[in-house]
Amino acid sequence: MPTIRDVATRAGVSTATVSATLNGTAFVSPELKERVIAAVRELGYAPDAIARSLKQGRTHLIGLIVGDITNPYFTELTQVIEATAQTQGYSVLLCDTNQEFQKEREYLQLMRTYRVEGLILAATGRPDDYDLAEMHGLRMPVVLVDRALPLLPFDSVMLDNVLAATQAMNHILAFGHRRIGMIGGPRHLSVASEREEGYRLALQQQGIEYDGRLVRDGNFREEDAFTVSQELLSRSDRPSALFVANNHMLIGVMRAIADLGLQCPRDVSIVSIDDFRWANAFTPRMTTVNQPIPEIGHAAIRLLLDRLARKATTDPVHLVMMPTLRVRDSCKQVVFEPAERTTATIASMPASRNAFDHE
Amino acid sequence: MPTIRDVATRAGVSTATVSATLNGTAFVSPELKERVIAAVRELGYAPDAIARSLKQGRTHLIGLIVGDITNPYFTELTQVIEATAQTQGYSVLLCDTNQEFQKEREYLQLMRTYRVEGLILAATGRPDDYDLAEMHGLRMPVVLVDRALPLLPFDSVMLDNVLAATQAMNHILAFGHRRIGMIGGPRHLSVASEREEGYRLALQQQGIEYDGRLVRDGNFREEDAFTVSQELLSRSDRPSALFVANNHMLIGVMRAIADLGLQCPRDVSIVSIDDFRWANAFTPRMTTVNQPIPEIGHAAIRLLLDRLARKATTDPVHLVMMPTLRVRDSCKQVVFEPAERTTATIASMPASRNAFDHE
DNA sequence: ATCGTGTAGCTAAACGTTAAGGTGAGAGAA
DNA sequence: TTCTCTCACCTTAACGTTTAGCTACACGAT
Repeated sequence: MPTIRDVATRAGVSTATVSATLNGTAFVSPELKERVIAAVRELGYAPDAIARSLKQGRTHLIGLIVGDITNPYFTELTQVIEATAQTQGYSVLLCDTNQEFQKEREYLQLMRTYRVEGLILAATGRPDDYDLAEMHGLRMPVVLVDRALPLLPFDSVMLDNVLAATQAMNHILAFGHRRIGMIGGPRHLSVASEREEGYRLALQQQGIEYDGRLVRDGNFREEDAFTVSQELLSRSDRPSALFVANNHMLIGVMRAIADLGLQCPRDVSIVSIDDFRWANAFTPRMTTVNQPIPEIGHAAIRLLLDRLARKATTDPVHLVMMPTLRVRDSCKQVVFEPAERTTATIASMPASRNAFDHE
Repeated sequence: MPTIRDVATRAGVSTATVSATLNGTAFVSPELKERVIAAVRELGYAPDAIARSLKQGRTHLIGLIVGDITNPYFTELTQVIEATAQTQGYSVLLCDTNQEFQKEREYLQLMRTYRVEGLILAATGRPDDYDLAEMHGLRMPVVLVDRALPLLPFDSVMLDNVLAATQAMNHILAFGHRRIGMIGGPRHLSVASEREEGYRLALQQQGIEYDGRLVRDGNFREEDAFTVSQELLSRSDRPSALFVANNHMLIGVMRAIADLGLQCPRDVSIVSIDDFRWANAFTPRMTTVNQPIPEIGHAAIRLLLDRLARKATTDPVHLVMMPTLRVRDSCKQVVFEPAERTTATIASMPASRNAFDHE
């Protein structure tokens, strides 16, 4: 590997001159400049970011820790974060914790070791897993995405999960459903508990009593959701509609429906949170609540870079993004239950929501 | 940030002793060891990988360049590569080229600058885009995944695409279909051309004449596939089955089918390459050809680490992985065409293929 | 001629590690 | 006692950059 020294000797100049011409940090006469460029090309020299980082104390690296990159939400988030970071001159070091908190801790340590300048974290632990001192020991700005950690003084950007759930529920309710099941996630995750809160709230606003037997923990996972929804749907008094709290669980639910010989939306209406490419190709096309992933990603990067720029430690800012319902075909009018109010409510929902499809 | 010096002075030892106890590279008396550990804890010291890399000339970083991390194939590949690399003590620097060759070039340069030790590359350019000298200038081992670049002397691991396509086609043919359309990818990509070759081969073996009007370029993209398949399926003499060459295009195809008021498999049978989580939750459950992604990822890492270990430049090795057909419900017996041979052929296919589902 | 001034390019120190080699104290043998 | 050997620990020189500060040359003013 040629070094800057090699370039310097070949061009007959000092290393300082090479550095100056390469970085444009000082005036260099056209003649020398040319010689340097030539030497660089001839030797195939490429600067060593490691050495530069050591000297400058900046790595131009940001860390991204997600729980499961296989989840389209995180996949798309990763994509926009990587792309945006790159336009700002940062590269990203990606870690997938496989939803294991222990791994997350190791990765946090790793990020520190690699002198990542800042961190975007989708935390997988429960809130009390995190030790303030330990997190502070990272000595770098952190922005939380998707999952809140209220005890930690970090910036955050996440969906208005309560609203997302009520949007979904209101849509179902508008079709006259009264017995509505929920397939939720692990309650220690803010996303999960907030979505359940939205479920309760929507029910309550319609004066429908909350029935704990109708809400099951699908653990945000396909297999658990499969088991749990199969059980829920094979009861004689099965719910006429299901609110599914994330995309992976939707797969399990749809499989369970097929396995039981049921059909959606004929036998059970479905609305889930998290839109994803395939939702629109299903039969029926799935009605979902979409998260503005590009905005979330941009915001996360912007918050991080802001902290990086002005070192001052201002109070953490919490961004809450708006969900949008994407009405498709997985919900239909309930038949065997009274449905008084429904037509009016349906009419009040703008049809243009569909415009978000096929983007 | 505390440095090793700070730890040394606080523990009353030299930096060498700190380094030795932290890395276990030399014997240190229990007493000093303890003092060092204490000092590290008290100061919250974490080693600086940058400085270490500079000194040792090793970064423990590997680069991964993919065209579109949003594609489940790459997503899953990324996941296993990241996980496997981590177990071998490597972290991964992820870059998404958004299928733009220009970006890929920039990223290659970036990888070199960051002194990544090796590179796993899913190339997006056409074969003649790559300059041997330029690629050699990277001065690091490269292993190609998914897409071949025959002119470059790099290790590679990819699917037997011809076989994958013939598996898909044989399945369709076994159901008696004779007019079979293909939605393919950009022909300059090896994956795409090989899959088309498999399509031709299967047809030929059944003595069916190749009809160019039945094969369309969906560019491996949802939207293009939508357009192209919509057109293909709205002809009066539309094919009774479609072979779809990748997962993203399947979405477009399914949307087109729904848009035209058709049904799968009643009106058109479908088999696609690339299995993915959702395939199994569709109505109908989609029959696909699966790639052994974990094996591909492991092999790629192993090849890379092998090269890293023994510096000797042996001849490139090319690994070809076996696809497996996952028979589900998106294909049915053709009704309006003669179908002599079919029953026998169906019987010859092991039913146990289904065992791969729900893994 | 002398001095001052500006500036292109150079010299060398520093960033935080690691590791080769050196030092010196203690133990055992003569 | 003295020599030798061992070995725990230290000193110090790198690794490839950047950059502060220096040098020396040229030019204009006096």
